[in-house]
Amino acid sequence: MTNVNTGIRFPSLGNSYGSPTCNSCQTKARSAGEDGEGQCGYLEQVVTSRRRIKRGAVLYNGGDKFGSLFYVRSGFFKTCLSAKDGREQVTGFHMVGDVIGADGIASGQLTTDAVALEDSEVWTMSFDLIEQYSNECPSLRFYFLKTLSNEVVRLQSLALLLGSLRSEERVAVFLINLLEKLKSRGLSQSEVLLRMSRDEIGSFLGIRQETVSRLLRLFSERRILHVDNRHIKVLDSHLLKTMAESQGVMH
Amino acid sequence: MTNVNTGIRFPSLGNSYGSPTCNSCQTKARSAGEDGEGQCGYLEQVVTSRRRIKRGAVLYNGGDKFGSLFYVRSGFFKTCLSAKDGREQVTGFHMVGDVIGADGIASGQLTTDAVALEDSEVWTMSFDLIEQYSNECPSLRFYFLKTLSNEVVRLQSLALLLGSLRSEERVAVFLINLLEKLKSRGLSQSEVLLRMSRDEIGSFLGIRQETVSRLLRLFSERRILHVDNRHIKVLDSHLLKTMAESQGVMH
DNA sequence: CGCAGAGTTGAGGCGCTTCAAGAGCGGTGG
DNA sequence: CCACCGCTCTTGAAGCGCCTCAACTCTGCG
Repeated sequence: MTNVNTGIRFPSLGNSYGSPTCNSCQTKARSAGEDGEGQCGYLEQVVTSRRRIKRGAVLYNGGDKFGSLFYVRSGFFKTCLSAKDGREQVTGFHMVGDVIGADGIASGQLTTDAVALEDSEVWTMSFDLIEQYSNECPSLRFYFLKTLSNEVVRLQSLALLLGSLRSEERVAVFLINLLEKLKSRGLSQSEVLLRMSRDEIGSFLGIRQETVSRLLRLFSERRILHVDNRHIKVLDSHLLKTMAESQGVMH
Repeated sequence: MTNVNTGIRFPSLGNSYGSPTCNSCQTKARSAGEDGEGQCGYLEQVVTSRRRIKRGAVLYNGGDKFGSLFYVRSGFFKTCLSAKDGREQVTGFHMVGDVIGADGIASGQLTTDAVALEDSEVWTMSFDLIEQYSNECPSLRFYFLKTLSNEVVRLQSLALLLGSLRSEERVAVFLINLLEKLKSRGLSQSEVLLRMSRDEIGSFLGIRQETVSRLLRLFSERRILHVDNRHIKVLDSHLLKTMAESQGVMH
């Protein structure tokens, strides 16, 4: 147990459900020399490696054998699912605090590609070790269950967006969610430097890059945003929220 | 332990990843008097009630307090997510063997509505008990983890469908998946009596009911399907599969 | 400076929606 | 048993939102 006090932390995932504090195995935690913060020592135990991933590099590919989950320590990733015919769907953007790779649990194979959109650091968490320590530490187990459940909730919302919203609303929702996520991580809530291209935004939102571009200009003209290439500043967050649920044509 | 031999079974979930056989806690299983099939006695323990749900009745609503998962024993359900403005997205159709309600783990509140589309039977599995027995039975724990992971994979595919496919392909994929699911449960693989309306199919696929109707007629005219209201028969499954990935315009 | 990739912008087209009207179906009651 | 009613489904006509295609500009980087 060499790394108990190296400052390894699993921060809040930004959904306000908190970090995996260990309430139910306090005995274990205490015997492991943990402090009053309630952080469970087991979390450190499951991390088997720490990797730096360059921008553009692939963390994993769809079809790769599943053996671990990945904790994004810093940087920014996209995950995409590809159809047989080559069409791609970006299924998510992931930043510090996110855990990715859980789609592989079901079949033992990862289903998406994960690509770094900026230089990043990733901690590999062995699934075998997670399984092993899950016996001793219920809160560790619960943490990963919640992570999975959160991903389900997120993808349900994505389905709602893709299935029911007009493109204008999609872009507005995208920006709101992104800023909300940044805010929950203590970063700016009105300004962002996009790590992804228009094309990647479009793929995520189920629209073309040209449409993304046009809508950003529209928002810009309406003084809702200030857009300078990938640098976005929100000028009127109230109006942006209105756009996100503008009672459009589609019902 | 009164119900060990009542024949309660968690059938294969139709994804070929198998039922939660208990390989890793064989000692436990044996001591619980289980047979050579490897079925883990703990599965019976977490079921706290068995309910019959009439067609049209609600199993749960979005916002309801989460406390258990639901195992669909028989019948057919839809789950839908509603936006604030009233728009609805059907996020899934669920039949025998499916577990629903896992979206509630993350926040303690269910996020979708679950409505029975035919008279159904549901087993309620207490989450507290699942948590409790998870300590003793790793395969029980793993079973629910896989269930969650499967839901993630399913929703990723839905996102791909909603984000990248043309409506013709969506309907084809929908039918193929439905028939595949029926097949995995030992039911007909070329014929189906739809439990859901055109409107519900449309909501699921992100298109209008009129479009669903038109496309079914199109498939019918091309001798791919025989359509009689909700009764669908596949005449040319090869051609149907072709439609599902017809190199359309959208790339 | 020059090049490749990313982003923008316009023009035209088409796929799906919207709206509307009618047909079909299943359940209910006289 | 059939007539009725509500709901689902179908079908057509018209419109529009987003896509496609293409040309151009901008940005970052060697």
